[in-house]
Amino acid sequence: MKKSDNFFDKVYNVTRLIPHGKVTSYGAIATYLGAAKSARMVGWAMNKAHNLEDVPAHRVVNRKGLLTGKHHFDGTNLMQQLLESEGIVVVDNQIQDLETVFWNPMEELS
DNA sequence: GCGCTGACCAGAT
DNA sequence: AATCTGGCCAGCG
Repeated sequence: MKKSDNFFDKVYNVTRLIPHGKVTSYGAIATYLGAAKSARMVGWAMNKAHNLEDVPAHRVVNRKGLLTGKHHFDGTNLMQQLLESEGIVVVDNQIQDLETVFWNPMEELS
């Protein structure tokens, strides 16, 4: 049994459940986990998560739909390309029609 | 073992 | 309106 993977494990779990062609925000995941103020934790978890192939961190963006974490990916615009590859329109690191592609875990997984 | 940092968010100044 | 700080928690020096 791990001691602190509880929070992270949930983050990975939810992130893996993000449907193809959809995105969510750190705050949404944090809120779903019951730690709305710990959105930073989600991003931090992503830092490790991006090392895991099971966790599509590129589908997780900030509240504004901005690809804040793209700087952490291998390439410069790899994250944007991945999102565009899934049908998500991204311009200048900013997701277009965010409300259309936004996937709310607490509503979908509730 | 203490302190800083970190892919955020929202309120306050 | 823009900038800053506070908050949450865990990993790393």
